[in-house]
Amino acid sequence: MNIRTLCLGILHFRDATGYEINKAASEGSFSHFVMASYGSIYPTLTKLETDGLVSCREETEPGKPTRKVYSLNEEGRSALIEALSQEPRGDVFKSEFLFLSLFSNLLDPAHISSAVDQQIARVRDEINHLEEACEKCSKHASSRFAIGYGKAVNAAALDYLLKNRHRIEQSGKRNENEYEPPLQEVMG
Amino acid sequence: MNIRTLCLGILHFRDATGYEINKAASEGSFSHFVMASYGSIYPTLTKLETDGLVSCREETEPGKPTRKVYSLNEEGRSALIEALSQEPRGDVFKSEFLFLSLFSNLLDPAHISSAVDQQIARVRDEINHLEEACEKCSKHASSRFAIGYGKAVNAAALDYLLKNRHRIEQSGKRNENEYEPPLQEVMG
DNA sequence: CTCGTCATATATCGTTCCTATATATATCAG
DNA sequence: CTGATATATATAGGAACGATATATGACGAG
Repeated sequence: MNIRTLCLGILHFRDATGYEINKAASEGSFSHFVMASYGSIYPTLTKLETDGLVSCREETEPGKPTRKVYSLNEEGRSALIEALSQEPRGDVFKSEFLFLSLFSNLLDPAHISSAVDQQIARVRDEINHLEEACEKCSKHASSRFAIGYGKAVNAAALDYLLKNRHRIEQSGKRNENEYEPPLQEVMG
Repeated sequence: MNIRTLCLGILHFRDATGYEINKAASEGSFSHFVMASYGSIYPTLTKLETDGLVSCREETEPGKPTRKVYSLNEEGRSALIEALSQEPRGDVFKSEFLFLSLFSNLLDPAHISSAVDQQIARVRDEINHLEEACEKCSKHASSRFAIGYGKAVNAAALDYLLKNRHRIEQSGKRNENEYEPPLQEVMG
């Protein structure tokens, strides 16, 4: 999903500045399943305005930098619905942690343990964050559905990490892991 | 994680061509937590060779296109270990499906149902794929750990989808969902 | 027997998007 | 008063994706 649709989607819920869109995408409850950064958001908003899908008003309060507040117009709303009517593509999941785990027998055991600890901490943070978000969205069924999905998935990840971390930490049993698989086995 | 490290990592397990690296990254068991495409793999392999981290031999079989088979050398192995020694960043999860689900009250119910069906199908495919991969990697503890993580997470997602799909399908009870939340609630 | 399709294999163009940084102001803590 | 944090806009530079072009062999459908 492109940043264009993301911006339209966020602006559907409320008028917002580029800064606020970035916050929604990287800290808010959107952040669990989207990604965006200033480098894409600001140019996209400019483009969206020249394309006539959003309008922009400048709010100038004395002594403060000018805020450019964008709002979705009817054309933008249509464009959003059209974009959402495409078949969604499959989820994207990338994990440096799991990639690293493949090479656990090459690395310092302390580094592996630390990586696992941090992974667990991140998953716990995510769950807490989702918990909070859930309370704030109590009235919006769709948000609760998306947040619930995140909670279910992260709870499973946490459980798995706690129960299986020993399998890459291998507490001194290095030899079991010396077998190096040919790529067929690793490739499927 | 950059494509450079990904290539080094895959070449650690076995010598491979660009084509095979792409396969490993987009169909093999690596595919559950990495992403790569030809547009990044081929230039990266060329760069890796000029940087002296991999060596390349051309295998020319008569009547077939030349294969460029890359293999990791000692310098490449060191570079891999150094890259893996950095603290891994948090996982990246992007879901067009969950984004779409936020707007379920704007969209054709049939489209939502179809999207859910397809999401369920994709998750089931993923689980089957991981199941197969697991059997092939039976001797490699680290691979089994990473695959197990994927299975746990996808199983949770499947379970959630089956039990909660009605919450965005809302079978005729449109009114419950007409409340439109201010962005604060959606942003957390 | 030929035609289309799929698997193997390399390569690159154009576009999208991320990372990092620069700039500016206000506030709050130490 | 100094540094950190939050608000807010903007862009340069590079990384990576998505799509496509090219070429060959194999294999089944018609």
